[in-house]
Amino acid sequence: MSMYNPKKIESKWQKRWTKENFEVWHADDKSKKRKMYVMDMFPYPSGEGLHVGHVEGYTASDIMSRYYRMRGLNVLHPMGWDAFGLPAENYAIKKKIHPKIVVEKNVKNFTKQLRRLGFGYDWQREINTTDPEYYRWTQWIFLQLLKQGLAYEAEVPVNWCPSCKTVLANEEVINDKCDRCGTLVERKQLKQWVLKITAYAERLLEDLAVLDWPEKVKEMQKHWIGRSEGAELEFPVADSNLKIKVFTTRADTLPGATYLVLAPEHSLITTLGARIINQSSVKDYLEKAKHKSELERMAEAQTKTGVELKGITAINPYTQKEIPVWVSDYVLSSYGTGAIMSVPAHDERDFAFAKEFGLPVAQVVSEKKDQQELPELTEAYVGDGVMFNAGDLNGLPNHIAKDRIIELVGGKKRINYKLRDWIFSRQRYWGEPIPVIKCEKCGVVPVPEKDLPVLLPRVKNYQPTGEAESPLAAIKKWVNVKCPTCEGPAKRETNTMPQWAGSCWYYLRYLDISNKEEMVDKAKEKYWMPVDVYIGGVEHAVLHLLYARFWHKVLFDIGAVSTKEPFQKLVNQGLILGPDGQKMSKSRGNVVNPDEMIEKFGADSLRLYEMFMGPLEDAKPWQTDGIVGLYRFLTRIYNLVIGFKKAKEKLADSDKSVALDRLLHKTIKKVTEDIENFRFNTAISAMMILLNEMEKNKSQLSVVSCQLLVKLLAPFAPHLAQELWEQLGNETLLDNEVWPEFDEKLTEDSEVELIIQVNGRLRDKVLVSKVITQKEAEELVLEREKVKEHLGKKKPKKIIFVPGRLINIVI
RNA sequence: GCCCUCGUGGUGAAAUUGGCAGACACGCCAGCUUUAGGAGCUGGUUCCGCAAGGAGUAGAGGUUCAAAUCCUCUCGAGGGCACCA
Repeated sequence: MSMYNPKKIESKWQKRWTKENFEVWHADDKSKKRKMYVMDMFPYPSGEGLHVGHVEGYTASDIMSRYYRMRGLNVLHPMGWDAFGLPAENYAIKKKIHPKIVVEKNVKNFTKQLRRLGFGYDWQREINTTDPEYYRWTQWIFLQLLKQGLAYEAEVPVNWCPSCKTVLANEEVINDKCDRCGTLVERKQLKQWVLKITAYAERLLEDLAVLDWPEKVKEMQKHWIGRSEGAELEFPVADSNLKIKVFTTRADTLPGATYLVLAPEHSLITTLGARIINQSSVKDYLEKAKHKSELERMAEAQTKTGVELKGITAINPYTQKEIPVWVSDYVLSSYGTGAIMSVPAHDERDFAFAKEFGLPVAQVVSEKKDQQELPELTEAYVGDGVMFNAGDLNGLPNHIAKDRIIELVGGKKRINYKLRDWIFSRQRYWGEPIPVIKCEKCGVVPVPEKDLPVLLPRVKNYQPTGEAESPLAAIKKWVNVKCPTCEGPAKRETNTMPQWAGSCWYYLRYLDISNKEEMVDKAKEKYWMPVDVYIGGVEHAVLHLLYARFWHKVLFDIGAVSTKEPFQKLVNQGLILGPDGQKMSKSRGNVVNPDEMIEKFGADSLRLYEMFMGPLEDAKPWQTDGIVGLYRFLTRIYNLVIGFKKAKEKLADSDKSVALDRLLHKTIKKVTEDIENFRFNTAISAMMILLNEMEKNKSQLSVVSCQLLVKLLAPFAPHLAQELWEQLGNETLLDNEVWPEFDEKLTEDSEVELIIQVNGRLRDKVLVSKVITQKEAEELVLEREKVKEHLGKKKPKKIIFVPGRLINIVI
């Protein structure tokens, strides 16, 4: 008997499913059918090649798209390359090959790997973010942001990675380390392009409600946006008409504000400089704070530092008391007003600061109601309570006092967000040039849209300079241009865009990849958007997914797209851990190579195993032993179908088993529902159960049952399914076949096993009609030997009956 | 420190969402098959017990006729945020 030979079968079908002219996977833009847009997070084509983690997500989306195609939907399932940015560039530097060549080579390798896995992409829509015809539109979107006042240049404190030699976005800094290379970031003050994502904070938060996303991701975005409601209050500076504005969420504690603290960068320190008595020690402190490394700041998180601005006092607008003003770097210049009112009694940080410097602590909110005197606080009391030591407000619940106080002192209610604007310049070569020209006379001039794309010039030296400029600055020919407005001498912006730029809108370009007039054709956009299913890792929860939503909303506002949100449903595949249960990494030596697995077991086995491992969203350890089971499963299907084909001549087609027929319909139902709910592991186990039964009843198989099994298998193991389909005498492609329907009646058994419990414990089981009534069941059950045994002489107190399932006799 | 998620056999996991715990698979054990191949087939496999039976879903308590599932606390793992006033 011939053996299941995945290598032979898979290469046979992969040759037919050619990238160039395989029309079945090509989505039709003019179809009248219902559309289904299934998209993966596209990879950056690293030199490492495809990872088993890629295989997991990509298999899931491949199953979805093959399934929906068989359901008669017009499926769009594209693939592309996120090839700009640090990963590609760092790799190029390491290997001393130009990034462009590296990317081309890696794309070729990735393509080969994806094809070996049998993924059914619409290759006619392949995109590459480094293609000038692609990034022309990335630059175009930047110009729209500029036009809308959403892109601006500013001198801002930035995170600088000394190893990658570039500025990083807030989102790229994890625990004060560079997300890419793990180096501790430095703080620098640099002139940068910044995108005003904060203008969209409220909408980015609000619209999370309409998204069908994992709660975890929504929660992370919510926290990252960090909305907090509070008030802005003004403290007059004594002997001056200046005022210090503070932001607080606890205006109710204003009576307990015993001093103010300014951030080191606060403008008032310079404005009032002359009045400061201890100028030299203040200067010292500011200087230290400026040069403090992130490491020192982290170490100091517990013990607070600061210095008093002697000679300057402010008036607490509620108590009218004169209070001191301090400077400390625990106050952030970039949040709120850069100044706070300090209430040591009701804020942990303020408490620590007051203890450090012996400043007064005044408790004004008390947990208990009728207290005459309060014991000395050993820690800040941050809970709710009633007002105390607060004049007219005494005895009032603090949340009511809050609004009163804001009104009384003329404060303004305000909402603040933790979200910061997106620092958009990178001092690196391998990115989209920012399409801006700087003219001595005209200032910042956008490159006219007709001159796009601004091509990234080929250079010999693409290593980062380590300065505030990218390597592009060295190319005089490219940098020096005529100003588009006045024709005078001008220079190009030499910074490039961050790696996230290209992925902010790629889902739109898949819809219309060769359009030279527009980013995307309106009709096509309207037909395909939004993306129905988006599958990728959770690591992009606050990076790519937030940025892309932001750009999409801007595009919506200027009428370029028709939906509020880009990705309707998001599914996160969980990490595949190494066999040791640890995250896969080269240094641990626990990386599993998908190529090796394909070599040994075939792509179908690998696909199936990764889907069978466990729930898609869960992190789960790789076990090479486990893939053997799926290989065996496929072998058995192969043997069953081929064996059936050989025996068919001798068998009559009519001797079908009713039980098998029922199981078949149950399985169709289970697999169908499981695919739609991304429960691939249980879908596969249902097919295994079916196969076990079919093997036991070989003599009762029919062509129809074999064909149904093959169709169910098709989205999961497309090569083997197609091969067996052909072996069964079909010339068609399974992609064009219709997904099997199930007969609801056949999925329901007329008889069920009734569980018999006494006092909640399982004592017996009995096969009964599904529609048995409580009365019938009681009569039947009370006559059973086992039940009588357990009842003894006692009478049932109560009988619980769950129709078609269970009966519980309580005694 | 704060927030979120999760703890089920030797392993990956399943459990119609409050109704038979451990489906399906890996591994292991026994047997069969001249069988040297990560082969196939049959049976067994949560724990204690010869059995009847009992115990059992990290631990303790609670709600319920009934809890892996709901509630409270404790412990443990993973992830996110981290001076955001």
